[in-house]
Amino acid sequence: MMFSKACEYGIRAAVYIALQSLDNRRVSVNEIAEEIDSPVAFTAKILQQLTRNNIVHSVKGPTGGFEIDREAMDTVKLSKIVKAIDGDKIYVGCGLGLKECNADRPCPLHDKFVDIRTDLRTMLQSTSLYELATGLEVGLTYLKR
Amino acid sequence: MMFSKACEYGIRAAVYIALQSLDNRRVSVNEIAEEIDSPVAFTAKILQQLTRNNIVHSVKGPTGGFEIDREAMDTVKLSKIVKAIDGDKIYVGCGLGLKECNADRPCPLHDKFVDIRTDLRTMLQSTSLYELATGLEVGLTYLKR
DNA sequence: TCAATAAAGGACATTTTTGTCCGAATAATA
DNA sequence: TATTATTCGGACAAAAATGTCCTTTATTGA
Repeated sequence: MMFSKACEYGIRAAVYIALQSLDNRRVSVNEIAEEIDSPVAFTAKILQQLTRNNIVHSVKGPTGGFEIDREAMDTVKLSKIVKAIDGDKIYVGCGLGLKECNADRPCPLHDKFVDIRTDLRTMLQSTSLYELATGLEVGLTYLKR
Repeated sequence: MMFSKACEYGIRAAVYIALQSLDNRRVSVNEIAEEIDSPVAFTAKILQQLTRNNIVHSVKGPTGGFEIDREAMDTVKLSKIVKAIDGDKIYVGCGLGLKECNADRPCPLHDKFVDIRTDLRTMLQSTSLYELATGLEVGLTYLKR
């Protein structure tokens, strides 16, 4: 609706990893894909991106898997994940697809989009993985279905 | 960023047609594509959808083309165009791609999305083609570049 | 040291979106 | 009536997004 599939999986995966890391559990791609109901191999690709961008931490070999340290859960905001996967088109692009569209030379929808986009950006920049993971932990929210 | 390319072109085309219809000018696909800077043949396809959905009116043959009558400019809101081309996923879908996601069983981002989505829907449902066309007419907004 | 387990990475496959091309249908006008 | 300009519709093509498979690399623990 707003993010690519890859980004949706990425966010769900990161939140699940955060949740498990709160219990000091490292999780494998297989477990993640199972728990967030996503295609395994594709999810693995996305996790690679998250790892390269230092959003999650990965460990190879037996007992390996993905984890997020407690500090990163606070500092990593959704905006970082979205940017790593979908780039900054959500923030930058014109709603009607014009290459140049700004207050000086706005498309017909420019002003109407400004507020919505600002709200979206603010939300993404202020929402941490920790916040999302704890909602899950308490059973208030879900990652499947 | 938010709409498909097809939808972006569709909105731009509709606004341009509305603008020209204010001058009682019927416009061809070629002129439209030229003026909104979009691929001609693809734009033609999208115009077919708009026609089938009674968003614009088309006339075949010489002197033919597309037009929107003055009344429709007021009654046709952006929401109708978006729905005709992109369906209702903007309104309905879950931000994280869950099949089932609602107040009872929300995804971790559900509440945070509610407001943004409501604002978006309200904006689309209240913005008419007339409003957008007149902004263009006065030279306040642009459809190209 | 060796077997097993997990992520990393590259090549490939499928699906969806975006985009093109061309013939048919329609209507104006000379 | 013939010509011409236009939309309509179907088939096709290209590009991007989504998704799979398999080999390599790292690491653990027996």
